[in-house]
Amino acid sequence: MVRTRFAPSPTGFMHVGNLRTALYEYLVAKSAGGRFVLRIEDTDRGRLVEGAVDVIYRTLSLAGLCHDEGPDIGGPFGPYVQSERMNLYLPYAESLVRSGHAYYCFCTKERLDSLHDGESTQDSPGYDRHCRDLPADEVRDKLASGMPYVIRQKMPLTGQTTFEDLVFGIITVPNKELEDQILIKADGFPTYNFANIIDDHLMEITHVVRGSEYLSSTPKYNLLYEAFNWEIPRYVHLPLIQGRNEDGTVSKLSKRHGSTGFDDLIAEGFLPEAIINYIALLGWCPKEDTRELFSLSELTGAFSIDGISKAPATFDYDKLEWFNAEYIHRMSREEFIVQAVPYFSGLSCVDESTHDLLTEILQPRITRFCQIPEKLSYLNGLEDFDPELFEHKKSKSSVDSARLLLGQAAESLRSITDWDADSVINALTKVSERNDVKKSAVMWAVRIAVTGMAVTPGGAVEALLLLGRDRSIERMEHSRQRISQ
RNA sequence: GGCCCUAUGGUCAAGCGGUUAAGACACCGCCCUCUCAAGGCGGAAUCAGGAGUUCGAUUCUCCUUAGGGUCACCA
Repeated sequence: MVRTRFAPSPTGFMHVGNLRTALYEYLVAKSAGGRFVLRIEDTDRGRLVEGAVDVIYRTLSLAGLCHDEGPDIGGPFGPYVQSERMNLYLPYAESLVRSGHAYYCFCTKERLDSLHDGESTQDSPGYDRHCRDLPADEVRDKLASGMPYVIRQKMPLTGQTTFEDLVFGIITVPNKELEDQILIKADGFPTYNFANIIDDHLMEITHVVRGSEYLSSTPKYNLLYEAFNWEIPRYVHLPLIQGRNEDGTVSKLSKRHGSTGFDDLIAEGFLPEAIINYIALLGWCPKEDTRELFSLSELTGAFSIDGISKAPATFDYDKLEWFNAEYIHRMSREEFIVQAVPYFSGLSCVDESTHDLLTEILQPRITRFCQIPEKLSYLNGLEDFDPELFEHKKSKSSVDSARLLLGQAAESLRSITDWDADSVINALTKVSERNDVKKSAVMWAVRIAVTGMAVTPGGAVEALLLLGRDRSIERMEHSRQRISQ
């Protein structure tokens, strides 16, 4: 049974990188009929954020990544919140001390800080292993006197550690590069590095899926598994998601690259399905064909670990936008209206009777729902526009022709009894025939006159239908007068 | 800087010794057309460089270069 876990720390913010990790964890498990568990890693009490866990629940649920075990729904391996497992870690660390794989360290914060200043980190990285070989009785005394301490992992000084990653292959690191990392902090909490492997083992996680930034610390974890004589899980490291910097370079995706939080993207009008679909394809590609549109369950069916690429991928908002548009275009009329209605509220001339027409003109034209108000802003009032808008070569329209045609068009429209597409087209076509001009010249003049916008969703006819007869004619007269001096 | 990883068009990428080097986004052009979209058709654009292995390298090996990651009492 494949078991994966998503182990976010509750920061109150769900980064798309985290979300993609969750997605792949879900897919690795579900594509193999396994279980996907949620574990909250809140061992950093300094970074606790109110309500942050709810953000995680909400995001997973919106994204459709339903977990099989977790703090909210329980499961056979609980509790699923690390702070509630507090008393469980220290004994493991102490057993490591006894077996010679870890040691107490009494170094002060100040001493550690001064270490970082002395740039010459010749052989060993980070910590200088100052307390590694303290005499046993000295350790006993310090402990007895209540001196604050941390527990550090005792890394081998020679040799090398090798592990296999399912996407990156075999990786070997010299042991002397490994820092004697802290396992238990002075506040008694375990570090992520320690809690992580204890919990993964206890929760019987079979596949550890995470970003490739953890690649270089994986040997340290393996040394821990070995010290405990525990089975080492399979590793699936994911290529990083990068963002494009202003100067054209790329780096690990972060806030300065724009909206990188799931909530931000939602607020900007991206659909959860589109976001999931896009990030699934950032670093993964289906084997069978060139399809790109996948629902979550289709992804589950198509997913395989060997489709994951090693090279980092750059987040591309254009492509996300395209996915979003695809999802919008494929909606049923009913779905579209449900999503669009909230954006109709600030618009005049819109009621249920216009929903079908609005869907028709909007659905192929928006890539995000929040674009609706600006696209239809003319409904709320005719702005003073540049008369030059009447000039349009391709439509054979000009200020002069508009001046001539608008009066007649208004006149013709005024006599319509049933204000519908057919009669409007009919009336305007007659105007063009009577004056022996292209239909587009009339249409252009009318559309500009009633909307004041160079570009509108739908054409003159749709604008007229939305505005209604009275308002349309009123606007046409108004616009005609503006160009009649 | 040490260590680790990566390298096919601007971006996501297929390819896993022999291909006219797929496809998608973006871009450009044409068609359709009452504007703009949508849709259809077409175009430009990629194997970082150098050695080797091989009958033959985008594909395997090494070096160089470039980029990224990591070096916390954060996760």
